[in-house]
Amino acid sequence: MKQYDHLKIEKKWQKEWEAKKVYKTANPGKMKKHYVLDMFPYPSGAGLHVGHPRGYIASDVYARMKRMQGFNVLHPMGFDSFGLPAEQYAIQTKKHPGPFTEKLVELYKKQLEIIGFSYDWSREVATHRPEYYKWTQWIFLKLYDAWYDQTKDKARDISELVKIFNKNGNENVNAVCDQNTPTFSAKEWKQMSEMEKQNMLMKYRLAYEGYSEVNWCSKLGTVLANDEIVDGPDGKPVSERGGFGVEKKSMRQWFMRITAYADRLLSGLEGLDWSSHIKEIQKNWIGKSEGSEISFKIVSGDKKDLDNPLGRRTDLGSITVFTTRADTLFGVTYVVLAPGHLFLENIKTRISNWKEVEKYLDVIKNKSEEDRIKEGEKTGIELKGIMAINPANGEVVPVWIADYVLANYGTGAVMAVPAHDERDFEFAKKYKLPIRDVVAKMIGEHHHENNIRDVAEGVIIKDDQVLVMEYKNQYGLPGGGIEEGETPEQALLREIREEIGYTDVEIVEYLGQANRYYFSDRDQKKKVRHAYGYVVKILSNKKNPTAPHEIDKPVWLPISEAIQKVQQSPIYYQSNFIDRAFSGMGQCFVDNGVLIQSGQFDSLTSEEARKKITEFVGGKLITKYKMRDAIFARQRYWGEPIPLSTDKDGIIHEVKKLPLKLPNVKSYEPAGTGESPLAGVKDWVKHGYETNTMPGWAGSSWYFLRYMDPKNKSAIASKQAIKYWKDVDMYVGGAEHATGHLLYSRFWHKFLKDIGIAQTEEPFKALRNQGLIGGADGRKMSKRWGNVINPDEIVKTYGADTLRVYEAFMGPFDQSLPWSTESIIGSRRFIEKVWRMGEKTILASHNSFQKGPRVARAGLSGKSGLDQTVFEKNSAALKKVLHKTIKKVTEDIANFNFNTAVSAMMICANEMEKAEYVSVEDFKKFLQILAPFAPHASEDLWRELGEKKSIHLSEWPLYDKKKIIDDTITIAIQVNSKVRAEISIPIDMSENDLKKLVLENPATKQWTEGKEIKRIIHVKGKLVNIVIA
RNA sequence: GCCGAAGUGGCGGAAUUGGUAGACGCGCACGACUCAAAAUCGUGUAUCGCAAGAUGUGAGGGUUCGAUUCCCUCCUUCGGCACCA
Repeated sequence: MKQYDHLKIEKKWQKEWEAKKVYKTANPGKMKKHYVLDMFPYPSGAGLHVGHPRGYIASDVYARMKRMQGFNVLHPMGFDSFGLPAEQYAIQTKKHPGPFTEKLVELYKKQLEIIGFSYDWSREVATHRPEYYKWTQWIFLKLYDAWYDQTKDKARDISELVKIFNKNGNENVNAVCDQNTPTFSAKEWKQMSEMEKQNMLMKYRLAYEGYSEVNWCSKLGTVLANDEIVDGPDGKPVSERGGFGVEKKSMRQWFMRITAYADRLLSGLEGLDWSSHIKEIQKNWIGKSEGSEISFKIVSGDKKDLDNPLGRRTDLGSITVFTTRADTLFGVTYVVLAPGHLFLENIKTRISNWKEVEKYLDVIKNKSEEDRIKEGEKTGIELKGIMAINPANGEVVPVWIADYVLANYGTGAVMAVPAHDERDFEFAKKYKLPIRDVVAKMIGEHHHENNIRDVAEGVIIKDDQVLVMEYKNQYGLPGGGIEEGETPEQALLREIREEIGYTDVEIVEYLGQANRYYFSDRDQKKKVRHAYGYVVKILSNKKNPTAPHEIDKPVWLPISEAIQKVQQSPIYYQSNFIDRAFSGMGQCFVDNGVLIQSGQFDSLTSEEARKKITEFVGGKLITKYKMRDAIFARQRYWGEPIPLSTDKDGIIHEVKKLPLKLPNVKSYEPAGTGESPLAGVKDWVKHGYETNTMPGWAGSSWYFLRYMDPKNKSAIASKQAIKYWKDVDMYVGGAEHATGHLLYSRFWHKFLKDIGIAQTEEPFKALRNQGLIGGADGRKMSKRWGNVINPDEIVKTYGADTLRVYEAFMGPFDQSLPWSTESIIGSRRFIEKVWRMGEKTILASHNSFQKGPRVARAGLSGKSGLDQTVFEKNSAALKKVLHKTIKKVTEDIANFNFNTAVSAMMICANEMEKAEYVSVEDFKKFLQILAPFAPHASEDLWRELGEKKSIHLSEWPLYDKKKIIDDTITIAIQVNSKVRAEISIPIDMSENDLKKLVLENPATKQWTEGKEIKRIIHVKGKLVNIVIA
């Protein structure tokens, strides 16, 4: 018998597959296409660890099955080879990162090749190669030459925009552009200088130049990424390298107007077969919110002349706020501007406390945003001398500046409604600003007219204990309805006297008013119930002799327990009162509800009111996104040059001849001015070339298109190739790219579709994310912890097949798992088991020629002389297992449930081993479903069994529906839901027969003897449950 | 703080339109083969209990004849977001 020598076998077949071009993909093919893609790796010096191939193994198994199922499978691999580590290497060694990167690519390829992936290596791409980045640059220029037409909802060429400007100016242009784009006429446009025109167009281009804040470290002379910054000893940010101070600095950058695609990026998610988790992350990242823009008039004046007639105030213009809760407009008690709001400049002189305001703004400036958030405390200052007018009710409210309002979201100003917004609420509490309820919680129940009364509730305190009323396991505050002619205080005291008996009590604090909505049965109208809360102290134990309340039981509880119980009560205002009594905070009601104290809008729901109130005050409904335009520039050497040059007049020109290659430089160090090393290259600067390079995500945002036709010299890929391959059917990679690569790729793909290159709206139809593999110690696999396992070693010791089977078997694909050096042996044993069976089958198949080829058999137990009937029987039972396994494996691979697929094959192998005979035909089918997982061993056995063509080009076995039907099944007998016995019955037994059989069963009788049978529950094919008294 | 996912033997995990919890694998124990070892094969392996049986899927409660699965509260871990009005 041939030994299972994995080293020899794997090498042999890898060579053969390469020589016979088994995995070469036809372009285009006649068969249906299927595109299976891995996220291509960044080739780092550290090489691969066993975590990396997990996704590649999964996609390879999947691709192999699809190929055997008759699809023309595109399964390529390449390298995302621009990046920081190679640049660092260059700085250290003063050598060009190019050859170094190529060496790493070779190393990676070798590491991947020994695992036996079915990549078509003839399609390899690497983003750092000029023949590749030529097209990255080409796409950049297309983006530079494009603007977004919102009416047509697509990108258009900038020349068309220029035509429109020449004809009509920009008044009727519905484009995504800079917020501060002025309106101009055709005449004005024509009068602009070339420079002015350029600046104006820059406000429209999808790739545009602008400024942004960066983390600048003057000691290092570089810009730092957020993750290169750590907290210094005094809490201030310092560089991770060297611990030098870091400051914010405004720097010239290139941007991508990804916000133009916000809506399409959001709506496109719907049809994608991605995990809901990733979709959710992208959704949050895009952050769509629909709201209103509402203007508040600003006038001179102060709190003290609130009662003065409006006519005596000076009109100072207006500020616009953005809100998603226009329904709460009547609850506005102040207006807040972000520090640095442009309006401030205009009204400086009107602000009577300007000195203090300036001081405050100074303090804010010196604090980083992260610090402020960390401190958690909101700060602000009132602008004295000016007031805002609420457009809904003409009320005059103060204007504040506060750091909790962001300058770069919405309009940089908000209307504050402390009763219905957490942040405003917190701020109002701190600065003692008024809080006004304008939305009441709606409850579903109908109530009788006489029940809709205002109520008074008391938080009654005695010696650190609180009195609550218990009723049917629910707890609430003591109190009750206010009778006619009573004040809330009187009502509360009366209720306490009547319900609990205390007479010597004192109201010590008013907790405010809360409101709730009810439906009246009688007139079908919504009505508000007002609730008034108080803190009540018990002065002595003096009691009214009247008996306590009959249903509700008064209970004294420690404060924390009382709070907890009351918070769980369904009555919102009670929990609010108890919160207010003890934390001073209370809750604010942020949900939608029904309007109160809102004039003619009372009784409308929040949803209805938003639109109506916005219209009433002349505001406009508007959609906003959290997502910002993406920075598209790095001040580094090792990236794609941006193919633009600026002449001495400051006019930007496109570089016509692509690729614009990276120049050779003497030093790879940053220039020290914050510019890239390219700024130090005389020849480069002489041409006026852009010194920024593209960010890491440029090359990876379209590589999946290049694989379709990787050698094409005249286009990204030929039209024909893109028409055939269209999009990626199955994309496999890490979830960490959710808001980076996966979003940017979708953006570029949509743009490429707009300009007629890509054929589909979305690039990746299905996406599967692999979990990480950690070290055996539970930590992240890294050199630092010394827990790195290298796949080369595993392949050497156990074989690639074992590695593949093990990584598939470890656990659910999307789950993170620790590597186990012990468990892998199980996968090796499984392959060895199959190998031994294979060797026996081969032997038997040779021997069987005397008996005729159709009944080729394998006597695995070594026994012989069994007659034909036994053979048939064993074969049928085994066939059932085999066909069930084929079904399961086929489905599991399609669903990426590789662990259970391997498990099913193990079960099948165990059964085959136990069986007296396995037909060669059946064993071959087993080999075929194993082939995606263990491509080498299965190929070897397949050929030994006489096949001439590779197993990987064979036809995927289909399961026979008839063969997997069981004729008898096992039914559990339960008595009171406890399993007491099992019986085997024919599958087609009637329910009545089964019930009869069950009741006659001795085990059943033992448990039901003398008991009344209440019910018999029959779950078809599963169990019979007898319910007894 | 908010949003999302998860929590099952000594370990990785299986089972969810609510229906026999622990498949498969690792580890461990015993046995067969062997002079012996390795390999292989067989048997056993949630907990308590001699057994009958009882208990058991992070904790507590609920719905149900029946809950790992559905609902509520809480705890822990991981991921995302970071005052987005």
